[in-house]
Amino acid sequence: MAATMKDIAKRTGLGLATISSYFNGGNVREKNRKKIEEAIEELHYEVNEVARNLKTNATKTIGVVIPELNNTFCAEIITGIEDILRSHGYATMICDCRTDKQLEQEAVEFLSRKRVDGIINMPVDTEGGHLKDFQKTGKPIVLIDRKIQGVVCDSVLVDNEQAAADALKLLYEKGHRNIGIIGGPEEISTARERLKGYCRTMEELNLPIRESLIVHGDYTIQGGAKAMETLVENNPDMTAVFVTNYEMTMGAVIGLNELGIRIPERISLVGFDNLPFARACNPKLTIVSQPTEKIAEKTAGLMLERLENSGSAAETTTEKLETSIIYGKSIAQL
Amino acid sequence: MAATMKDIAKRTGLGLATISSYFNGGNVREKNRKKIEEAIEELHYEVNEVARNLKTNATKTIGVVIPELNNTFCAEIITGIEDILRSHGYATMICDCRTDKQLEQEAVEFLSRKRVDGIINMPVDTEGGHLKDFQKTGKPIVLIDRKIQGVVCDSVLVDNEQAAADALKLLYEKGHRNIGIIGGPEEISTARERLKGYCRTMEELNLPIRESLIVHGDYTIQGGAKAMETLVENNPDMTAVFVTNYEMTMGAVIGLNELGIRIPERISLVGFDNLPFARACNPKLTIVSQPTEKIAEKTAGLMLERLENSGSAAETTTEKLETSIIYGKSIAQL
DNA sequence: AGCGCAAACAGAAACGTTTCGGTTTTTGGG
DNA sequence: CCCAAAAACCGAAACGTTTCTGTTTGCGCT
Repeated sequence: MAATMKDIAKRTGLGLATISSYFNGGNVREKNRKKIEEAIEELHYEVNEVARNLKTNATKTIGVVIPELNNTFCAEIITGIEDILRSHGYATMICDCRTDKQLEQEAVEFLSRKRVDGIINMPVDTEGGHLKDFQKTGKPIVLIDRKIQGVVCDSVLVDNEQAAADALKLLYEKGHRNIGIIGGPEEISTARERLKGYCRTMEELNLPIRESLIVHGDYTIQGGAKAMETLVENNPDMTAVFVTNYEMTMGAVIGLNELGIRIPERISLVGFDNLPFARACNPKLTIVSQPTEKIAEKTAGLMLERLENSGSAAETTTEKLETSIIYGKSIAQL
Repeated sequence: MAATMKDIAKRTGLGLATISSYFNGGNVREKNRKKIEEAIEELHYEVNEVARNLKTNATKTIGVVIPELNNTFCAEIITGIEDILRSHGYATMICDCRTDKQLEQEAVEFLSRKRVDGIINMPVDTEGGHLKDFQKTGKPIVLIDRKIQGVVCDSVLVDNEQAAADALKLLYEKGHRNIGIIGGPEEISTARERLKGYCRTMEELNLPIRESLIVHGDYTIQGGAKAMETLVENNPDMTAVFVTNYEMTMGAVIGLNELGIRIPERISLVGFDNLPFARACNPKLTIVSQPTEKIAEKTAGLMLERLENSGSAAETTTEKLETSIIYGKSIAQL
């Protein structure tokens, strides 16, 4: 049905190799170039990338495996990555594994069968077993947000410890001493780092670390609400809370609203991620903001670099990016 | 490097056709089946889908073009679609066109070159010119959220007129008479429908349609905030506002907060989309909710149907789904 | 004009499948 | 046990590129 290079060759009287050379930036005599372009025009020819992929053994497609597309943090990063990769001719196959290790494993296998040229992964399984087979193919992997011990590859991270420290210090400066934290699941490295930042900073500030001020949420809205309720119940003297991801921040706000507790009069709050939400809250939330744009740039950049110089077994790099604080009105001056 | 079917054939002593038949559900004698499976195991063989794609002239990949991945409504739908398609062996290539017609056109061309088997599109360009060339290939197109006159294909829509009517009637029942609306851009059909629903219902309720109560936003947060400020300024007697998409709902809430106007004491609000946000607001927002899950199901379903019976030129179907109202506390009883 | 060299070209093979036409094996009924 | 029909199998050709190995062409010199 559709025209092929053979048709172009026949019509122009040129050889296959010449046509191919034309499409791959080779040198072609001016008059032949014209002939070819005419033929393309008339036959509505379009290179068949599938055939090309077979021959070159590359699909110009990158697989992306994330825990949850329906999550602003992920979505923002993906948008950025997709944009950059596409501008370099790479397509993006996204697999949402719903924060499920089993599904994550299947997603990687699926993409591997589709012969993607590389995989970008915000890992759920911190063991990294799901990547082992793919890595054997020698194709590049770039990890986002969480590093995995066993897997040697580039990663793009955020300085979570510092992020927590920044939040804590801000609350301290405003006079807060009894500061609670809604942390994440212990098996997630980012959650551990944020908690570590909290503990370290409390020590630095000579504040006692009280078990009752630490609650482990599950990174969901409901979990955030419940965690906030627990904190409030067990700590009558608590004046501020640091929440360590977006969903739980939302949950914490919901929880406080439902308990009828005013922000920041009764409880001050420092949230995490999602500027628009923080601005829409009343009062505006003070939050720790992650540089999603930069994460996307670095990630796509590292991937493209690996793809171009696939030969060189360059050292793996680990980027660590800084968070920033966006000031709202959710912290009371004591 | 990697094993091919030829290797399997050699190792088992069988012919190529038999191996192929094994992989495509054909009948193979028990002992041969065993031999093949052993060989696969030992050689770590995996079907090369690229070669298969070339031969079968199908990529088992669907292109998805949306205005903005970083938008809950889109993201929720995409997640659902991706999930269903993947479970049927189809990969999903997502292109975010940033609500730009030019980029949308390029995205479709990009996917077309990648030889996707079909395209799912939440269109930005309501003329549909960007789809013309792709449609000539005879491959299926499914439109979401917005229909296009010139393009004959399946579409999955939402009953926007009814959605607006529901919101209006609810406000009316609570005693509101001076009801403003923050509409969307006039060139977007969903926005027109929602506005039409507003006008029609106002008439039905014998309420005068005042120009000053109608503001056209641009579907962004900033636009929502500005629109709300305009409405408040020009309508001192206005007691309620209906906002017609999620971003502008967020913006409207921000705007009211910044003006120091209490919800619902001074102004009642009916928002649109995104349940979690609505619940996190104080007070909880009453919103019109779109059935994203169902939209995803219908869309993926229609696409799969077309792909299976690609021969039959069945009538195109247009699904129209119902919205629902989620009750919060953002409407005052007058 | 004739020479040599580089640039441009041509043809065939290869990438790893599926499929077509034809051959062998198996099966079961008499 | 034989034979026909059915089931299973085989090898070659094809899908539309890229690339390898040569061959031709064009160009600048003398």
